[in-house]
Amino acid sequence: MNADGSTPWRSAEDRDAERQSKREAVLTTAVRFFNARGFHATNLDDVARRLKVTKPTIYHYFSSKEEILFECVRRGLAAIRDVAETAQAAGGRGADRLEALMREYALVMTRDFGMCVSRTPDAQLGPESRRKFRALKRDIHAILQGVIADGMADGSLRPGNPLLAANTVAGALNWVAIWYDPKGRMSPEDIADGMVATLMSGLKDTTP
Amino acid sequence: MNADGSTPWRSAEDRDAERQSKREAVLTTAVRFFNARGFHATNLDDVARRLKVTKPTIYHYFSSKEEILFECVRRGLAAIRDVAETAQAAGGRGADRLEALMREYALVMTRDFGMCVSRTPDAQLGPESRRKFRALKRDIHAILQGVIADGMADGSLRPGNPLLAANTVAGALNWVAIWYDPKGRMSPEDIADGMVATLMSGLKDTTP
DNA sequence: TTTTCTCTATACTCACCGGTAACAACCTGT
DNA sequence: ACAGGTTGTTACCGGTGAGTATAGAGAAAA
Repeated sequence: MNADGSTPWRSAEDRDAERQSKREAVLTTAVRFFNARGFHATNLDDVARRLKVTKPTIYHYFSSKEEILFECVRRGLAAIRDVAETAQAAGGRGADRLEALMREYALVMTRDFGMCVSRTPDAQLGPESRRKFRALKRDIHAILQGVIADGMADGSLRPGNPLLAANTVAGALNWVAIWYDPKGRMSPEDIADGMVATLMSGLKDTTP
Repeated sequence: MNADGSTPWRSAEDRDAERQSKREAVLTTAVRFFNARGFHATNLDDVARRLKVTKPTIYHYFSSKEEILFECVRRGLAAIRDVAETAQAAGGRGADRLEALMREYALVMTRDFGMCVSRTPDAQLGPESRRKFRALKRDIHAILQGVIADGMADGSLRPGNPLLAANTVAGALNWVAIWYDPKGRMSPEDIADGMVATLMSGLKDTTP
């Protein structure tokens, strides 16, 4: 028996969990390199060195460099899709759901996997992954556009072109991933709240 | 004498002009590859083949692949800076100057060199070029932020955080370079006008 | 005419990096 | 004890692509 009452032999679950946590470590290390240097400029030897292992070790957990990138963007997109679906399903008028969606979207873009989505051009992936990547982005865009269209229909949003409005919103939010600096003055919440307010109310002053 | 009354021997100016036009051809061909595939995924042999020459020929006009990229982003940034400075110097209240700036900025982002700016991360360039690249972007951002601050001060824009507002605007506009499709339904002018209206007036409906 | 300069091609070097082969150490279950 | 799976290593392969050495053709200058 061990000091803490457990055996020194790890169970199958323990080993499986350890494997998962190592996979995880590869992903979080790699995504930071990708975000800092770009996919092509990142080499797996550097990632491996940072993890204090060698390159072939990484290949025990992923079958290719691209699979690592794809898993990163998949996670980022999953996070965005979650916030989009949650907001879409929430009650209230279109404007309220849009506000919630934008706020949470902005927060995701300040985190590693979210940043990776915005910084990864489709062309960076092979044909198969690119197809999936685009499909996921289309889904999210459809939800965003749908919520905006709902708001325009229920009178809570100014009438207009929902596609263009969605692209404007997506642009402002995705760009957060480019300029956000964790060491900067603005917290993710500051950014999210301020950006939502600006996009909803506009820049122009409307006081009489 | 030639049929058109000129000599078959080209003057020094003609030869110089020809050289410039060849340099130009390299740039416009390269920038399209960069925009379509990304800098690292573009190889100069493909660019050369498209121009019906070979790679060493390109090296008679540019000293490195990076110099080509830098010249592309330099042109894009120059175009943006021009519209920013013109708008800044124009008369009128902050809101009016901001509107003009945003509209012209959006138009630049639908063109090759403008797109290249938004699609090129700093990390893609070497230390020296990166320094210049960032400095130019900072200048433009300062103008944008300044115009917004002016508008907030003169009462034409809603009071708020000029930095955050500038980032929101820049994000929406820069993102145009990612999704704009020349073969799509929306013309650059449609996009520019619609986006300016959305950003200025906001998404929320404010009719009583 | 001869020399020189500009432009272009052929044919190459060389470094980098994604990916693999082979093997060793170590658990774990039989 | 032993077989088999997992995890890691060292040492390597092979493709790719930036950049270059060299030479030749043609125009321009001397």
